Amino acid sequence: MPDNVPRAIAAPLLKWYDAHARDLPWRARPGANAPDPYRVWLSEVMLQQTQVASVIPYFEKFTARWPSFEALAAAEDAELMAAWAGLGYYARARNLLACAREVAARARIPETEAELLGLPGIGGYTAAAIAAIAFGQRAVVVDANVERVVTRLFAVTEPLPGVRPRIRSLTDSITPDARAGDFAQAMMDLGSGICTPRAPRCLACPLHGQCDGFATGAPETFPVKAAKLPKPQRYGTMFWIERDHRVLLVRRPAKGLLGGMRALPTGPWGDLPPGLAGAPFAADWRLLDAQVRHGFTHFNLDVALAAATIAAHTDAPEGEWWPVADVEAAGLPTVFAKAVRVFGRMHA
DNA sequence: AAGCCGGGGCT
DNA sequence: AGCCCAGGCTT
Repeated sequence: MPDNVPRAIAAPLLKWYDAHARDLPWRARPGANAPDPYRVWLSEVMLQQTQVASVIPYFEKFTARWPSFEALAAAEDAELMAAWAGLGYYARARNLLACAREVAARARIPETEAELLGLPGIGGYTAAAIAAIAFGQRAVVVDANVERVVTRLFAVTEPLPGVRPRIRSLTDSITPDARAGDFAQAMMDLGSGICTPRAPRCLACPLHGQCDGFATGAPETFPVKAAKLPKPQRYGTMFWIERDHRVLLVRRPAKGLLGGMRALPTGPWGDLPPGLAGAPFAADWRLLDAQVRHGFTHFNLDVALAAATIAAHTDAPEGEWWPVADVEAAGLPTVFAKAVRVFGRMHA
């Protein structure tokens, strides 16, 4: 079927959504007024490449502590980064704060897709989602769920990412003028609960009678994706430096991997285990008989662990001396939190 | 256009 | 043990 022939998708999908919508904390209650744009924006940024179940506790924590753009704009960088710790993609947290401050300075968040697109951390998907969900505008909202649903509906055989322009055109062809926000969220709920990646539950889907992918008998083969390269293996060492029941934490550079986050000191990471080569200073290091393994987006990391206790008067690199008993409150990214647990077990 | 950027859930 | 995810920014 050519792209310019509309299908009756929106009406049955919205009917299904009215009966089966997920009850999520950033959504307005059924029958209520439009949702709070602050909550829509915050949830959309947290949900970038992050699943709903992971976001919910962070969303509750953030909205309780910072209930508005103004409140968030007044937060300090360090406390916001610590609150974001564990959620990943830390550039989102830096952009979140920059965006809140810009919105607070303008006294309100813009309502058009084009204006939203100019704010930090808001790209094409998020601008469309906020315009549709918070402000009821017709916008073509394409995320990974929509890509999966649409490539199945139309049995799109061309591979991602090259086929994205056509997916957008197909999504445009089924997006209604009214209730565009509900339509977008309905597509996401469908993609999350019915039109799932591995084993879609087609017989529970309100659209299976109109789905070319269902008709092929193998809907799970869509979307077609380009082959992925294997992740390289890299190695590093983390250093636990204790002085007077406190441990040395440093701040990672603002940009790059885990940028702007508190961390344990590390040497450079490379293709071979560096041992103590990158130690921050000479000391009586104890190499622990343990390793920490962690997967990042584009490489896997094996970390060796080294510990030293130094006397109270000893000079050491710049950083924060954090109470060992309270180190879990430092807001460390997960790879460092893993290492801290191992140090705590083997150092005690 | 391609690479960089986390972490956890699911199968 | 992979695959996946309510993507955006930088180069």
